[in-house]
Amino acid sequence: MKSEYRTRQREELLRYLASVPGHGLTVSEICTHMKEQGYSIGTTTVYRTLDKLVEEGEVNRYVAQDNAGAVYEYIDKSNSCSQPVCFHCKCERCGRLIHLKCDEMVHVANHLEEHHGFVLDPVRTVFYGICGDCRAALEG
Amino acid sequence: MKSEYRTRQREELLRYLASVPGHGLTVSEICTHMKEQGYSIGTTTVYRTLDKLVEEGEVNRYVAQDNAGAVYEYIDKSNSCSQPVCFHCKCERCGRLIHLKCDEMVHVANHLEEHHGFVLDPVRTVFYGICGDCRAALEG
DNA sequence: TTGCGTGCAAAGGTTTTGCATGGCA
DNA sequence: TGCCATGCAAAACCTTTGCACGCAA
Repeated sequence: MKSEYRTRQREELLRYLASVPGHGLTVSEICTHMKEQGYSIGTTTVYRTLDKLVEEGEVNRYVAQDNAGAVYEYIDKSNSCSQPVCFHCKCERCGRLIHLKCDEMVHVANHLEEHHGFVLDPVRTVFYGICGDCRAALEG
Repeated sequence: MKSEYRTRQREELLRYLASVPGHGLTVSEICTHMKEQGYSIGTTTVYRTLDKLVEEGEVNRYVAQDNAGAVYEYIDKSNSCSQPVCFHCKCERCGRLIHLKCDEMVHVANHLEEHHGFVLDPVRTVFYGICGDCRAALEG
């Protein structure tokens, strides 16, 4: 069920997501922001448009550990993991999703497979923790 | 808000979870099972008791990628991580949660902190992939 | 004009909260 | 007896679905 029409709602939604790369947004946050900007979009439309964007590979969808619902995040093609293997680190404080291109992931995957017979799925695996900015903020 | 009393509901719930180690259960599944066994427990109580068990470290809580709600899983201490750092590997095929005591995790955590400023939370981080048994079954 | 997109209302789930009752210690 | 635990009902959320209308192509 891919998108075939260009509509105002779709354009505004994609523009907003693209304006905050590396940051996941809930549907509620998106609707609130749109309303404040005077570009109100119905909640149903937001869900349906996001579904399409996920299917088209423009947006990623994650579910937070808490109960706040799913978060959607623009996939920045210029600054993101088009590489076969990369890290996804999720900050538990600010909610930011960090993409790391790093060989360490390859080491981990190799180790898991060779020593434990476990074949890692890098797309679904997310490292949880506290990012550098938040750590600095917390430590004052 | 830790548990202070021993109640029938708490005992039955914990016994059930402990009887299916390595397998996550939704609240709905738990309630259905209890009803079938003649040990009905109110949904509210299941939620509140699970919250306490999570807080006490008896049970882990995960949220699935789909919208089916959270799953709760007993932490098997005899076959699990009493060590400060350990792997949690979740098989995407059989759903088993595998605990690995392994120094590799220490390397990853150190690397993330030193090179990326990210402090890893080993408790909440889960590696997704395919376990050795399932891989053998798939290839067999 | 055609058919997808939109949005309101309503429904379906999961999870939480209020409140009176039950039960452990 | 003093609290905590329980569970019903209701509410709060998030998400999906039905349906009539709007709008891009």
